[in-house]
Amino acid sequence: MKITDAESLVMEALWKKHPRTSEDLILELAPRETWSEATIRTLLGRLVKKGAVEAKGEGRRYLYSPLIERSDYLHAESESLVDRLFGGEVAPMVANFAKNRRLKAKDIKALKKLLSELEDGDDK
Amino acid sequence: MKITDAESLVMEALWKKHPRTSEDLILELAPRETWSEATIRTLLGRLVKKGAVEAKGEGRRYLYSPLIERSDYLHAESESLVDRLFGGEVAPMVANFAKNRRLKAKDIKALKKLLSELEDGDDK
DNA sequence: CTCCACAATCTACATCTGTAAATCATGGCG
DNA sequence: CGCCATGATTTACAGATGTAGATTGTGGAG
Repeated sequence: MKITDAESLVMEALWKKHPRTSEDLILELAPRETWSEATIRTLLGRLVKKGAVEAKGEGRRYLYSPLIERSDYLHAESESLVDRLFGGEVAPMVANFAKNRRLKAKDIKALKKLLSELEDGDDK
Repeated sequence: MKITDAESLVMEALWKKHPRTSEDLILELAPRETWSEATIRTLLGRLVKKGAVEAKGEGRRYLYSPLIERSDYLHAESESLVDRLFGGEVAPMVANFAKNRRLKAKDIKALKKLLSELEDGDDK
């Protein structure tokens, strides 16, 4: 189930807070993304149709909630990138960030911490 | 300049080896991607038009070469992902991989090595 | 010189996306 | 009770994308 760029902005809003009405979503998204109400309603409709969002009837309006976890979405997207571009290897991808100076001292520190936790950690 | 999924497969083939003729590309890509010759020629044409590939005339056939660096492409794609989904922070993205068991001992080792090299390394 | 095989280019077309206007339905106000 | 505001749904439509058939142009075989 593919979530498009525009749709993902709606999902993010729903992950941040839910359930919410379309009106509520519109209040947040319309100005920020310069979208019309109709656009947001269309996106919501498409997301419901593809099973990514649930519309629970509350009177004649609905309350919308995400049906997929943000973490699953992150996982799938990341996975896809690393598979497509880095032969499924995480290290080369991080190396790529490093090469492009996207890793600052702060990041390196955070990563080292993360890695040491992983070592004496949960895994296996 | 946006390179689509289908186009990126042609780019990958060109990054692997270039310059090459369309025939050569077709030999490699048509079976693997189950594409017709025409499809590959269309993709090549679009890539040339958008300046991602150069077609250097050699008689009446061309020799095709990539005009953009694979490393730049990787960089842009990775950047876009981490910006869109992880607030521009690399560490959380790696953590996400970790959480999903995509980091095996091997990866962790590679990453630690990478990080220590970075520390006493080149940077600044 | 002429004709053709083949590369290149053009055209085609269904689907997907982004964006939004038009229409439908109904719960609540008067 | 009937009408309407408002949320939902349908329809619209241009541009992007995946995929490929139709057309063109020309270097080289004969």
